[in-house]
Order: sequence, then C-alpha cells, then structure tokens
Amino acid sequence: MRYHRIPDETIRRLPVYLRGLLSSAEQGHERISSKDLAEFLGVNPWQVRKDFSYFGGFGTRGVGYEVDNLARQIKKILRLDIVKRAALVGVGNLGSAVLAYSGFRMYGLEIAAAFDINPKRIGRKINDVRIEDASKLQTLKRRKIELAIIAVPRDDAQKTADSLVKAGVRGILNFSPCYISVPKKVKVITIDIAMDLARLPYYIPAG
Amino acid sequence: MRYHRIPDETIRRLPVYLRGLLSSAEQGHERISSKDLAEFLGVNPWQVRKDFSYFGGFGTRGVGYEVDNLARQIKKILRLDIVKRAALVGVGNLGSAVLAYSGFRMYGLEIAAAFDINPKRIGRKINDVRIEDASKLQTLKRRKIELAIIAVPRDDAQKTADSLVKAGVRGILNFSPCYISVPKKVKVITIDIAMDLARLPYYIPAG
DNA sequence: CTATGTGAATTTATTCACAGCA
DNA sequence: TGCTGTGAATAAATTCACATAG
Repeated sequence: MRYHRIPDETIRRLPVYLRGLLSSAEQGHERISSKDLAEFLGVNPWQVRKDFSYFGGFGTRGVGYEVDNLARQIKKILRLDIVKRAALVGVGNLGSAVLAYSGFRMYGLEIAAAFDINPKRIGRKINDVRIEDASKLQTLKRRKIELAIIAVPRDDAQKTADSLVKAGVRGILNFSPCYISVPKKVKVITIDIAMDLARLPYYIPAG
Repeated sequence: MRYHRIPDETIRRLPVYLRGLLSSAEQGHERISSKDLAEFLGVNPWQVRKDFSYFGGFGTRGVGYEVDNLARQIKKILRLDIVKRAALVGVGNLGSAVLAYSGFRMYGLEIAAAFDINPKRIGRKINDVRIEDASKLQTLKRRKIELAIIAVPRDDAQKTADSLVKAGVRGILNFSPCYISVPKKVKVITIDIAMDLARLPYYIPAG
C-alpha cells in the first residue's frame, strides 16, 4: 500500500463493515471473504477490498479475513478501541429513545450523561443515567466527555452546540433539523429524519 | 441547460435547500441569493447554483431566487407537492419518538398509520394515530400508503420489509441497524444512529 | 487454484471562472 | 453592476482487471 489520503466515504463505511463483522462473529464465523462480507452488507466485494487496502490490507490471499482481527483493526482506526463516553442534551421524545437505545454498546460507545432544561425531567433516571440540569454542561470538561448528542428543539440547537464546544466537546451528533456552526476542530454529523423520509418519494415514479 | 443525469448528491441536498427556504419564508423573506441560502445551510453558493441548474435554474440573474416559487419547484421535483402518507412499523422507544415528531409536516409528509406486534401497544393512540396489529400490514395496499418507516428490532427488520413490499410499499426508511434486501423497484434509506455516532471519534485526534 | 491487494481506467461530483441576462 | 447559470477544469470515488501471495 502506498500513501493515500483516506477517502471520507471509506471512513463512512468502516462502521458498516464493523457491524457486519460483529454479526459474523456472533454467528460463530472465524473467517470471512470480501465477497461474503459485501453480500451481507449490500455493497461490492471490490469496494470492501479497496477500502481495507487504504490501511494496508488485513486479509490473507486465497483465504479471506480473520473476523476478530479485522473487527479489532477497524475499531482501532475509528478510535473505538477504548470505550468512548457521550453526553445527550435534550431528553424529549427523541432523546429518551436515544438514551434507551442499546445499539451503541457494540461500537464501544456509552451514553454517560444526559441533560435537559425541563425541571420535570431533571433528576429522573433512564437506563441508569440521571438527567442533569442543562446549565451544568460545563462539567463535561472535567468528566472528559468529548462526544455529545443534540436532541433539543431546533431553535435551541445552536446555543446548545455553543455550550458544548465551550465544554470541550469535539464531536457532535445533531438531531435538530438545522445547520449548526462550530469551530473547525469540532466535527458535526447531522441526522435529519424528516429529510431522509422526504427524499424517498423522488425515487418512486408516479403512482 | 443541457441534458444531464441528476447527480444523486444533488437529490440528497434538495431537502436541505427546501428546509432553508421554508425557514427563510418563515422569517418573511421573499427573495434569497445563492450566497445567503448557502451560508444559512453551511454549503457553497456555487454548489447551490449548480444543483439548481440541473433543473434549468430557478433564479433571476442579478437578483436571486424567489423563495416561495423555489420551494414549490423543489417540492415538485421531490414529489412532495401532494401530501405523502407513511406507515410506521414498530412503536417502541424510537418508533414512538418518530410518531410524536412534528418535523415531517413541513415536507408534506404525514405518518398516517402505525403498527406493532405487542398487544399492549395495539389500540393505543399517539398523535391521533391508532396503533394497529402488525399482521394487518396488507391493508396498506388499499389505503394507498407507499412509504414506510421500519423501527422494529434488528432481527425482525427483514421480514417486516418483506411484508411491506408485499403490501405495495415502494419507499422505506429503515432505522434498524442492518441491511435489508428488497426488489430493485423499492428504495431503502437506512439510518443507523449508533453508526453515525461511531464515526465521530475518528475525526477527533488523540486527546 | 483461490481470494486479496492495487495500479489504472472510468465514472461521478465539486469547484472554478466567467459569459449572459436583468 | 450583481448574481445567476454553466461549460470546463479539477478532484474524488468507484469499478475494473489482473498480478500476487498463500
């Protein structure tokens, strides 16, 4: 492998591969070929191999990939090899669902704190996480929590992000349907549920 | 404008533009320039103009875009000009949040039906939608509902998708963390919350 | 003989620079 | 003059084809 910039799309796919590998391990497989992995995930085998090749390749020619090892390598690349803790801000409908969601664990992610401004919610516990007053967001700094999930109403999203950045957060998963502006060193990924649904009708020819 | 295939990425951005335009209209603006729209959404002005140019261009040189008209045009392209009804399958934590979410309306989308297999949930109402027995999925055909949201546990996702396809559904928003296989005529968009969060640490250099 | 790894070819998407119209 | 619209240039990503290693 020669020096390459890693394509962003490759990074986007790594968690997909990881998911497939963890499933495969669950099913007791020790080895998997790019073909089988690709099929399971709905992508192309050569895409899989190309993606891995950016990191030097993890397989054995003629054989395939060793499932556990590959999963471990990907976790390392994604910096998921040590458990990462995240804070949730906004424990409404969506926030509560996120807090109750069990799918983070497989990636070594843990929702370790939750915040809200609603006094009725503060103090309650969901999934062993006590909901704290959102005015205490600065405590994230000394708690060394650098990831956050924003699930507040749209009009509060930007100032929530500002507080999070001030508290040292460096990665934000944003569920609010708006663009949020942050310093370059902070990475934001926005999920807009309605927008994704809104894109479906385009692909459905007149009916 | 010459004949072009519309890039998929352009389609992906159209709902983003629409969101910006609706916000702009809300704030009382009648016109907007590609520069202002782009800034508001966190994209480049030339990207905005290029995207619109695939459809022939909607603006007036030297002036900008007429907000209402542009929003209407985009809705038409996305086939959101007439209200589209969607069914939700799986009314657990995430499903309930989706059902309670108010953000669909702005795109002319409506969650018009909800299904679950849990007898405790069947019959309950959330947001005026009565939860029906998931064995009644076939009724979607005569109700002319062609969009669906899957929010069931991972291991039920594929067979839920199969039932939906059988019921005539042609667009699926899948919240289950797995690939689901469908006929080519059906479009699936998968949102995997954990996966998106899992991608953040990569962008955060050692700390 | 099998399945990986990777340069090269191709396709797709972004960015630029400026012509064209109000 | 100002901002759109768009070919052309550039960059990025995907696909291919096959050499290579086990």
